[in-house]
Amino acid sequence: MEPPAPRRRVTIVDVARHAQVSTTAVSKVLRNAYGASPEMHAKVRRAIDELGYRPHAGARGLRGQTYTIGVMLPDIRNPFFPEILDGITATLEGTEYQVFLGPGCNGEKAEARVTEAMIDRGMDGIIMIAPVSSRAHLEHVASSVPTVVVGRHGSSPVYDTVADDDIEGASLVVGHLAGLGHRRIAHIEHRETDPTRLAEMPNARRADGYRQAMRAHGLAEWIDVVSTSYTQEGGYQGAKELLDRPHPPTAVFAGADVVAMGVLEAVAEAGLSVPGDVSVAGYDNTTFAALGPISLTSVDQAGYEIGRNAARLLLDRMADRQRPPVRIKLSPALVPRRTTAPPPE
Amino acid sequence: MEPPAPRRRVTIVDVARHAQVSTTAVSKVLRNAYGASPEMHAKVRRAIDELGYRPHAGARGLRGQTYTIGVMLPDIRNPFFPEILDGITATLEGTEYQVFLGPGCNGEKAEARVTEAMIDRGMDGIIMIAPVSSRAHLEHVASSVPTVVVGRHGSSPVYDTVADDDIEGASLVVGHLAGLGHRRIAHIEHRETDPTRLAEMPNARRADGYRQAMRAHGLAEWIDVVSTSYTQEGGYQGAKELLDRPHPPTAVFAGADVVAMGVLEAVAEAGLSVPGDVSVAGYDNTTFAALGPISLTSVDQAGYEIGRNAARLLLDRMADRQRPPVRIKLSPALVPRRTTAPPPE
DNA sequence: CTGGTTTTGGGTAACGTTCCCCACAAGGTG
DNA sequence: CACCTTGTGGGGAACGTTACCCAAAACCAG
Repeated sequence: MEPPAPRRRVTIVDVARHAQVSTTAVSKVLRNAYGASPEMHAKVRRAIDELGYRPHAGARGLRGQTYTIGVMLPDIRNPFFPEILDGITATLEGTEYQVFLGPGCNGEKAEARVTEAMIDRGMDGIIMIAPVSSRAHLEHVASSVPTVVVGRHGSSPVYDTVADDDIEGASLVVGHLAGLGHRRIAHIEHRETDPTRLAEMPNARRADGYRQAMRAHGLAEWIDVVSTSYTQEGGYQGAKELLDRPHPPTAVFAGADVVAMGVLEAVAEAGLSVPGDVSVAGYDNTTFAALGPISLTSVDQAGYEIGRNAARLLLDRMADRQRPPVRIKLSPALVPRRTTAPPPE
Repeated sequence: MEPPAPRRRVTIVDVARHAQVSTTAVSKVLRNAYGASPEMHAKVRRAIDELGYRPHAGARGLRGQTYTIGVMLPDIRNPFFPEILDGITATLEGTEYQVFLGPGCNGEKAEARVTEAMIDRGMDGIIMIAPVSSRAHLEHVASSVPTVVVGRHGSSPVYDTVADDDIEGASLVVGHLAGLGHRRIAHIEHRETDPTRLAEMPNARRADGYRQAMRAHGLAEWIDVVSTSYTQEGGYQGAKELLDRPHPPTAVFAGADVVAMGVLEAVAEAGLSVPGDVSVAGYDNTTFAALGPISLTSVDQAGYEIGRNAARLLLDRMADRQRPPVRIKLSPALVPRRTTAPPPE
């Protein structure tokens, strides 16, 4: 290996010279643009291969596109996101676009930083996954680059959205538990105060869906919601609070799988068994819900489909920025496992 | 919101005009370059704020840097990587660099695609996490942009490396199990045939470490290695094979936590208990190893430290591309939990 | 064969920065 | 007071690509 590595990159000019044509011609071939004959195509492609030329994305961005798509994800740890990413990358596989992930790190400030960085780098499109940012910021981003928002329920005239129907998901869980004979079904939600988020964030919708479904099953009097956070610790605290009640619930619907993990811990600590004494259900059908020793009943969000649709919408919008915004809502499915069973007695 | 959003981006020229100075001056302030007085700084900064100017990274890249660092990660699902990423982002937090993640999707071709894409976009530095690519490709990347390779043991004159001592990790596990009184300690490894990878990949080193440690504890005659893959399925198959032996092992050291999950499943299926009949240990100390119902004994790789060091090395190398390559090796730590105990009788 | 349309190829000016110089002024030295 | 430094500011040419236009050639109908 040559330590200094000072050799200049092959440019479009080198290709043009080598193929004995103009740079314009090469550019046309690269972009499959109108005005290049089949012979021209062949000649240029050969030169490109011979020289090992690769277009410089930064330079392209100065005039045209960068062929780069940014995906903002708020939390790399969330085991639900990889599914979405697979759907996105699979859809973009055949295209010339390259995906890069921007770590949002769960905060409005961090999210703003990555999205701005994406815009600064001239990315052609942005997919934001479950953003916590304000509506205003989402619209700011969307007004400077084609944007698709995933996992937020509010719609906007400037961006497309793809989301799972959380109301329906919550209803599936409540229906499943009620069907097993449970009446005292409690819910642990992620505390939310901001009014927009109360309307748009999935966690808020799940809590709403829980309440609606309880009423629909004639269980309105047993509605019992504890507000903590979507973390293992939050689940642990929430479950402790519930188990301390004079009449503790026989089933707990945790708003997310991590929360359910905390619940399992608290239940075991109280000397109770799952599902013998308490049934537990989660949400997201993450990888560890499927693990043998855990085997958690959960709700599957069809992450792959979400990703596929998001990528599809983004490609469409990049092709036509004026078209009216589209909202796609997908249906979740219940995955019953061994943490739910009929109540005791 | 304005649907067409045709407003032009604020450029350095706008800032220069607004501050009544030259574009060169603005550029100097932006880069903290020599030749700008404190007053100049103040004047320009004010203009930048007033206009809300943000430099266009693509354009910067044409002449200087893009202030972008690419992190290639082969598998977003691996719950060990977020730790490393946290270390990287924390270190880069204060700098002007922005991190973007490129999904490698576990394959030489996919890895080559992302790394090329990073180079095409003029990224200033690349961190490759546990790459499966050939040594030649790693050196190709490193020779065109400052590179740090994480989790590969071979060293090269063109890139820096950060890795955990897998030999030591394996030795910790064997020592722990032998200390509990086990003799029949088996190991499940990831099958590897390529000679370079046999020498460089962490999985191969763990198997080596296992053999060395067994010999060191005078247990050479009990060495028993099954080759499958680092997946849950691989662990399941490997464990089935081990349990079918005339004298099945009393302890299984799985090369990764996911593998251990498969082992737990197979053990339960065989009607045996953990750790009563069989002790199980994993590697990586992933999030689910810590989950209450699983509580898997594992080896912690200090992922955060790995990330911090990788980012630090990259910054140093970007500052001086000629400096001799550095190799950092970190020490893992054993985390005993409830899946390991003394053998039966 | 004429006058038009279509196809094909290229010249050139951007795009938004930074880098390499040069010019000038202010201060220090003999 | 001539002569160097040193500090400060700017002019202009890159960087690699694409968009916009125009010219020449080829085709076609009347």
